[in-house]
This record gives sequence, C-alpha cells and structure tokens, in this order.
Amino acid sequence: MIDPRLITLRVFARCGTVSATAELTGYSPSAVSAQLRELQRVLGLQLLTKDGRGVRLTATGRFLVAGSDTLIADWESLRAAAMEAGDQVQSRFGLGGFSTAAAQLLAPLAATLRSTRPLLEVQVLEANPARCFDLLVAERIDLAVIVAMQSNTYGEDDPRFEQTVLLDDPLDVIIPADHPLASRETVTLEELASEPWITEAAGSTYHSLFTAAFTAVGVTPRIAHEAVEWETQIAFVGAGLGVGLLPRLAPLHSAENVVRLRITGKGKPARRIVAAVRRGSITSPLIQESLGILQMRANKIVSARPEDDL
Amino acid sequence: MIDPRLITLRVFARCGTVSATAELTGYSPSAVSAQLRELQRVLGLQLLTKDGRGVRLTATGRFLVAGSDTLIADWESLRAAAMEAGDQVQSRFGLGGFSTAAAQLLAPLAATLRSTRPLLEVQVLEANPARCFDLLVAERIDLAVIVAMQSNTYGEDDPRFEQTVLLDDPLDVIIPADHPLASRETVTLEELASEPWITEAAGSTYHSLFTAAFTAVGVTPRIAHEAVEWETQIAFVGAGLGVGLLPRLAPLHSAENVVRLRITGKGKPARRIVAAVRRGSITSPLIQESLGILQMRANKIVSARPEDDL
DNA sequence: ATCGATCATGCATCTATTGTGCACGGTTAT
DNA sequence: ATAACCGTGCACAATAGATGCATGATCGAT
Repeated sequence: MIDPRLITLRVFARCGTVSATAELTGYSPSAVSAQLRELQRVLGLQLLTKDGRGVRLTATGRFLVAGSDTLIADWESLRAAAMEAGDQVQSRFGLGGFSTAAAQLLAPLAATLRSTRPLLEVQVLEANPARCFDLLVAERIDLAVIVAMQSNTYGEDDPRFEQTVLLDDPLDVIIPADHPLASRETVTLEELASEPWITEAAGSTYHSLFTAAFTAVGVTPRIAHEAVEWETQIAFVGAGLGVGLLPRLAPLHSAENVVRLRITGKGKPARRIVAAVRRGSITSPLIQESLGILQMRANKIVSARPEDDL
Repeated sequence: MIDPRLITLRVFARCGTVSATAELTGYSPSAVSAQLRELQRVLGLQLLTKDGRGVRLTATGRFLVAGSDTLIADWESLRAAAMEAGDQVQSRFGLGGFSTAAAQLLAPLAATLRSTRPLLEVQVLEANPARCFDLLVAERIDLAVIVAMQSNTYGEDDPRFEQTVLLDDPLDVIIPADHPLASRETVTLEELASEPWITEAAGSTYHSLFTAAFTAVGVTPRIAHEAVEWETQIAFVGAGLGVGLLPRLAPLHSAENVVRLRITGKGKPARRIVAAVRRGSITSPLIQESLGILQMRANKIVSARPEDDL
C-alpha cells in the first residue's frame, strides 16, 4: 500500500548501493535507479548525492527513511487489524530462513499452510540472517526464522522489526558409535575436552557458538577439522575423525556410526532461534498462526530427540 | 506515497457511490471500479458489498478507511517535515475555494506563488466547501479556503483535516447612492430594519448568515428580492430595489450608485473564513507560506475597505 | 600509471499495467 | 411500464515501468 519506490529507498538505505538494492528487491539496477529518480521528482526532494562511484543518501534522504519506519509499521498494523477484523488473510506469504532453521521449521510450516490454505501463495527463501532482515524491509518476505547472534539480532526497540523467541535450540554432542562414551546418555563438555573437534570454519555463523560453549566451561578445545555443512561434519564424525556439536534441530538422519548425546553440566550451550517480522504485522492472523505452528513444531523436535532419533 | 487505490477507497467512503468517486478523483467509473476490485484482490480482503443498485462498504472496509486516517496524516506529516528539513517544496500544489474566497484570496495567492516559485505547478479549483473537503481527501487539492458554517466545518479533532481561521470577514451594508443614509460612514441594522432587503435564495450558503445577523439584533427584515451572485445583488441595490449585506472581502468594483457602509452596534455580523488542509501537512513550508500570504492579503483587504473602495 | 572491476545511469525496446468508452444487466423511482 | 441511475465487464489504447546493453566515472590492484 506504501509506494514501492519508498520501499526501494528504504532498502537502499540499508545496503547503500543501487546494485545491491536491485538484487534484494528483485529489480534490475536500471529500474532501481529510475525509481529513485522518480521518487525524488514526485516529492520534489533531493534524496541522493553522488559519492565516488556510487550514490549516498542526503540528510533529507536519511530523514525521510528514518521517519518512514513508523509509517510502514502503522500500515502493517492497520493491515493486520483489518485482516483480523475481516477474518481473512493475504494472498501471498513470504518466508525466509537460514540453513537448518529453514529446512526443519520453514519447510513444514510452508507445507502446513499449503494444505490448510490452498489458495495462499507461499514462498520460501533460504537466506542468511542479515539478508533475511533486508528481505523483510524489501517486503520480499513477511516472516523470517533466524539464529540470533549479537551481530545480526536487532534491539527490542528497533522501529523496523519485531522479534519473538521461538526456542533455545540446545547443542548436542555427536561422537563416533565406537567411542568409549557412545553408550552414555549424557556427557559434559569437560569429559570431551581432550577430543579432536570438528567445527565450522572460523568466522562462520556457528563458530562463535562453538567457542562460546567452551569458554563457558573454561576449556580450550583442539580443533582438528573444519566443515561447512552439517552433513559433512556428521560424515567426519562417522569416519572417526573426531567429535562435534550439533544443534538438536539439525537432523542426524540415519547416519551410520554416529551417536547423538545430550550435554549436561554447567555448560549447556544452545542457539536461540528467533522469528522476525516487520513491526506492526505481528498481530496479523497469518503471522500468529505461523508462529504457533513454528513453536509447536520446534518444541516437538527438540523434546523428541535424541531418543527417537535414528 | 500512499497507494492511490487506498485514496480512491477513502473518497468512496465519503461519497458512497462509484460514480461520485470517479467524478471527484478524476477517473472514469470503470477505473474506480477496477481499482477497488484490485485493492481487494491485493489485500485479500472483501471491502465492498452490493447494495441495491450501488455498492456499500463492508465492516472491514469501514475499519480500513477509519484506520487509514492516521496513516495518511502520518505520511503528510513526514512529507512536510522532509520538505522543511530539505528546504524544498513539492512540484504540484492544488488550491480549492468557494466564490469570493477563491476570487479574492486564492487568485492572488496563486499569482504570488507562480512568480516566486516559477517551477511550481499551481492549480486552483473553484468548489463549494463540502466539495473542497472531498477534494482534499481525493488529493486533488492541498489547501482549501472555505466559509465556515456549522454544516460544512469539521471538528478540531477530525482525523482527516486541520483547520486554521484566516479571518472573520465582516459584513457591510450596501445601499443605493441616493439613499438618505448614503452619506453616513456607519449604520446599525436597526436603522435599516424597515428597508426592503435583497438576499440570497433561502437555503443558500449565505442566507443563514443573513438571518443570523438579524436575529442577533431581534429584527425581522423584509426580503424583497433574491439573487444568486454578489454581482446581481449589487446591481439590484444600484437600481434602487433595496439594500443588502456584502462581505467586506467581496469587491464592489466600481459599481455605480452603490455605497458600502460599515455596520456598528451590537449586531456585527461576520462570516468566518477558514483554511483547511489534510492533517499533518500543516507544517509543510509551502502550506505555511501560503497561509501567511492568505492572512496578510485578507487583513489588508478587510482593513482597507470601504474607505479605499471605489 | 594501466588495466580491470565495480557502480550508476541513459537509451531503445518491450511488456504489462491501467484508464477509457461503450454496452449491458440490475435496481429504484415515477 | 418506462426511464433514470448505478456498477461492471470487455475491447482497445495509452502510459508507466522494467529490461538489457552501452557508456562514463571511480577505485583498487598489479
């Protein structure tokens, strides 16, 4: 309902370049350029200035973008209230999420929605957390499921988003099936301190989670191997190369030679899974229903494993 | 910046029929119909129902329209602030007003703006007060100058408009030049109680002003003739057919055989001239400038006449 | 300093949206 | 019953808007 050109401007304010804006919004760079030019013309305002080989927001532009936060939120709020009052939902619904979250939570959600609301057009986009927020601003998606990290999570008071904790996804240990501890039901990180560890590449989303878990118990683990995907990591463990941490949400499938154990003791690492929506839209019936489904699904998976796993 | 289809819906909410909405917005009825249909489709909401040979807002529709008031006001407010911050003004500016107000106040304003801001596209629409408010909602005009009446003025708290009093335009008496009182500078209504009066048709905008003036002094005037335009009324007075009331803003031009006298005594009738804008836009530089010009112009005219007149 | 990469924008082209005009069906009032 | 009115569907036209490529400008690296 808000002029798409203003949305484009807001996306530009986030990413700073026309090309990136084009990529995020799904337009071509020319279209973004034309839209921004047209926006300035119709408002009679100079919003952009040349800056090197790129363009940059003017003070007026920044002012407009900042002020538009409440405008967008108000619209979302109004739309949500109208949906609720009319007992109807929108025709399109975009979901975004990262890796395991997307696979384990979003896919079932999308499937459920498709069956309960056949005429609803559901679209799922896999994207990392930062991009998810961009996609929310760009209105490509309406709901994002992300792993909360200091780097990507926004404050409670961010005027653009509203976030609700879905669950704290505990990290389990995966060890080779022939490992001495494999028959145990739970372990502590201290017991595994001297093991060779398999983790993600330093700087990746989950690596900081890994280090945080061990600094909590005062142990410095030895990193033997690095993997990018969970599947790879699991395979490494299965091959006896070491042990690793695996979020409970991540499925083991029926990997041979690998056992999942719960962690006990004072170091109980977990990653926080958060749902983010555009501010104001949280009361929308479809969002509410989706959050319920996600939460139910998440709790079921977390409480079920590892007993029922494999 | 707000989707024009929502504006169309808001206009429809005011006037109730597609045809009237089309006339007000400048679209064809088919276009309005298509816009409303499209709006419902994209929102996934049913906003209209068939009602006899017309259509009517659903509860959801009314809800949406009511809620959109603040949205529009927020946008106007933001735009005004951005204009102010950027020290720039919009490229188009629509003015609306009624009869003498339009002629005496808006025309000079438009002329001034045209000269001081050559690249600003100024448009003036003559329309009665009620229509002016419709045109404001339809965003055909941005500023309206109207004569305040209980019937057309809206409360201070109306979420759609903001109104500021420009001036109280006093009513003068016009009498034939050969009338015994013609050499006087001021008269009271009581002195003219027995004169044959010339007024507007009963039920017209100014007729109630006429009656209100006399009820205030407890006199029941004899209405001899009725005219629709000021010019006609002045001609009647010039022909010696009676006396009449003329707002000071209305020019006598250099009508032969007619004299304008100020009214003294406890019955000092006046009509209130009000400027109305969409809520939120009042702080816009262009609006502020226009209000200043209008006020100055109005005060000059009111204080100058009738001495400098003819 | 040169070359390549990146970025924004203008232009020609095409597409798709959107408005118009007319005709039709349904409803109300005379 | 007839006429007036209202809203809507359809064919057509106009306009807005997106694309892809080319261009110019800037920055970084060799």
